Amino acid sequence: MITKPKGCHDIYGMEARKWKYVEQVIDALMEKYHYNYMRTPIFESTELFHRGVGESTDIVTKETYDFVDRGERAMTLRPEGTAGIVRSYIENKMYGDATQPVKIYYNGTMYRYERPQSGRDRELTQFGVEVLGSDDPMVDAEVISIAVNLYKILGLKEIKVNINSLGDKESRDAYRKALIEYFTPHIDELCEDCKERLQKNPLRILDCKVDADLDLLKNAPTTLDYLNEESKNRFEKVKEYLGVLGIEAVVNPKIVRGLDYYNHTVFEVEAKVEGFGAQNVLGGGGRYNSLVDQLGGPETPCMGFATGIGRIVLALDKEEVELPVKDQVDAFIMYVNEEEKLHALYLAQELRLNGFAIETEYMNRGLKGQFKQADRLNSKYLIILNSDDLKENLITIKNNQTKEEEKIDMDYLIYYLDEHVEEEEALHFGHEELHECDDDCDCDGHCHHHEEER
RNA sequence: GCGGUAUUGGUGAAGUGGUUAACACGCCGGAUUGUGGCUCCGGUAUGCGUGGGUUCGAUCCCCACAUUCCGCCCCA
Repeated sequence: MITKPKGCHDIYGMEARKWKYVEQVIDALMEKYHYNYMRTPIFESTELFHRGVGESTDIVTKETYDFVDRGERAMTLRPEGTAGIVRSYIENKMYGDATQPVKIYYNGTMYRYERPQSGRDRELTQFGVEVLGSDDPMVDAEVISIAVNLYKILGLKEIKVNINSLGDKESRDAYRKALIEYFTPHIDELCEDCKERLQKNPLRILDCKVDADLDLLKNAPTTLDYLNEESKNRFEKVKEYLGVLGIEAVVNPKIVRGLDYYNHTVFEVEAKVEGFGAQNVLGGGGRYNSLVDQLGGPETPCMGFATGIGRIVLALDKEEVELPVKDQVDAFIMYVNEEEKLHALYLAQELRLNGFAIETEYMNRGLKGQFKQADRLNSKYLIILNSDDLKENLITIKNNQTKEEEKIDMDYLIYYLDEHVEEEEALHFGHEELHECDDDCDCDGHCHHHEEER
């Protein structure tokens, strides 16, 4: 038997419906924030990721899906969304667009050559946003709020927002230097991995699992200690704006993100869910003001974030959130003989094209079996065809909940269903879902979060 | 890249180096000759992940590989 590639998954059935629902919410939400949907290639030149990510981490050397195509070009399946977007931004000269900043969102599969574990696959689907061209701290707050609002709208309760500031390049370099100076005299107290990190990526020592309890780590200098005045003020603004949006963000100096191109605001949203495993970060992002020019474009301040759809669905499952996804049909058309089957075939098309979800029999089951099948498919109505009745243009329609049935004229069927089948509610999200108001709070967009601000 | 874990039907699973691999659910059919969801009866595995090996003989023992789940490194 041919099996699926390691770390990949087939998503089908109810799980697929949940994915689709999450993605529908994303599309609707992005419509409101007015971010533009963008699709970029699933593979790019290997060089794009090398230059974008930098050579300092393991990512480039051992965790991408690289291949050489038939034209002997070095290609890489995209491991994340930002690089492709930025490449396109530069290539299409979007920095010249009249409507600045450029606000983009994407949703697609990413590929990482890693050993699979809980919440981490080789193929994953990520939704992300990028705002290119504005350095306003309001953008930082808005991007973070998109993440938070998405999780809230979907129904996640236990989420925690961690933010930090790495400062500008000057602050960042100063901090890195300070960390190395701080740890070097104590190198023998660190674990083997951290000894290596000290030179390669000292910020990572801060969230080492082995050394986490060491006083040495707890007392280590934080990024915040090394922010220059300008960076500090900027960070204060971001926090102020988040407050206005009613978002509780915990300043966590351990949030450093892995890549060099981040500066200023970085954030992660965690799911505080029981049994979520080691990969409990739902999504994260930050500001990357140096990436565009690093990839050959003009200096452009940018802010973005990305989140894994699979992890969201997993978190929703763990929290036992009931999603409005149901697998049901409006009517099941039953028949037994060939003559009735012809009517069933035609009628099914007629009703479907008039907007009803219709199932019918394809397995040559007996009438009894068809009843069972209709139940399994959660059919609201049963349409039972009978040769004798058909001669008089009559059909039997039975409500599968009340069990009431009646014979009606075939020509009346569409009107009958129109009257009896309820419309699906359109996707919407009111602000009551975004704010945690009391039951008797009749706030009109000004609930206690806002009150406290004033 | 490193370490641990598991792999029996559509599903949940029991089991043994030796004729026909429990049991349950599901599914199909019948009792009920075109109106069901209860009940009763009957049927339902390309044979135990793949490939080698040990053995007179392996689903059960050994090896390799694949995949699963979990952890480390890394985390975009």
